[in-house]
Amino acid sequence: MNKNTIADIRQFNRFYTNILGVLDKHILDTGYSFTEARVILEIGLMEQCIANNLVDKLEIDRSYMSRIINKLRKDGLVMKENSTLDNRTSLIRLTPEGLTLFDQLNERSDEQLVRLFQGLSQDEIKEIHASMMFIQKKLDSLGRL
Amino acid sequence: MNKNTIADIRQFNRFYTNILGVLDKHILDTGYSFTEARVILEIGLMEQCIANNLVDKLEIDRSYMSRIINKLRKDGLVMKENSTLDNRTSLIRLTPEGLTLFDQLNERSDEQLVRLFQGLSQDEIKEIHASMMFIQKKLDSLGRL
DNA sequence: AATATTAGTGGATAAAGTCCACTAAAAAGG
DNA sequence: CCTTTTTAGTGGACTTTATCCACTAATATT
Repeated sequence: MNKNTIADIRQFNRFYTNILGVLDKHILDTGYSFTEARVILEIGLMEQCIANNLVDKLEIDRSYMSRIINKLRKDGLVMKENSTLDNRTSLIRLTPEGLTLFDQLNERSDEQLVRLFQGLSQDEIKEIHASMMFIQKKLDSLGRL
Repeated sequence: MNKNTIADIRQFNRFYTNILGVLDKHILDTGYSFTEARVILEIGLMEQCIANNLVDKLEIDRSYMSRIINKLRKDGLVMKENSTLDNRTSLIRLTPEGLTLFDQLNERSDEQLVRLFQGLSQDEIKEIHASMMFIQKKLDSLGRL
């Protein structure tokens, strides 16, 4: 791999880290930390899950996850239902309140994204989109995540 | 902006967050935290700077930055030289030891990147590279960072 | 049945980051 | 100039975030 290509890609990574930082910042208005928001988003996305799924997916320490989930439960965003299949686990899902926050988080993420792209033409957006899909397809095909 | 496009791009962002996470993980072998490593990298990149430049660039709290720099100085990675122009500030630069670590961090980042791209053809890499450059150029032109 | 593994939890503690008040120097405004 | 305001940096105290470890109870393995 060419030295310049490597340097360019690393530059892109620094650049995109900043972009992601800007996009994620809005999440903090909710009173929940970035990690907590990720958990809520992931539960919403999975519709239903057990704690360990979240631990694996988000790579968060088990005991820490336990505490986060209990906090969210105390706050009424999440409910735990005893699993009949495995008594060690509980099924976790969003309460209506949790779903509201979930929707809010998504809505704001969308808004934030639209704001970021403001000023670009439809064609430019289309090309950026295509570029992203290409990168993702190629890197995903390596099956490293 | 099209709903599906937004969803795709947000999916890409989640995906790329993971990629960046994988790439960044190696940094932690050095005994320095992610933030500390960012500071070292930034000082190395700037060659010379004052603390406030780092605060602005990396968006880290001033007092926290002060502590990080002092830690790095105690560890012999960084030196502070009184500025003759402004007695409130000191010029910060890497010591030879700091430079060694800086080089090491860069080397490892490069290796990590090469490893990530392993399995792709030259043409594929070239196209990914072009896609990244395109995205960066377009988003950069908006001047939001 | 005995043993090993897995899911989840709490205590203790460490690491990371924030807030505030302060000093000293420099810049701005009269 | 000399007062006022701003800027750079620091340390104390604190909160938040995250990790480590030991433990329980349930399930899986042999």
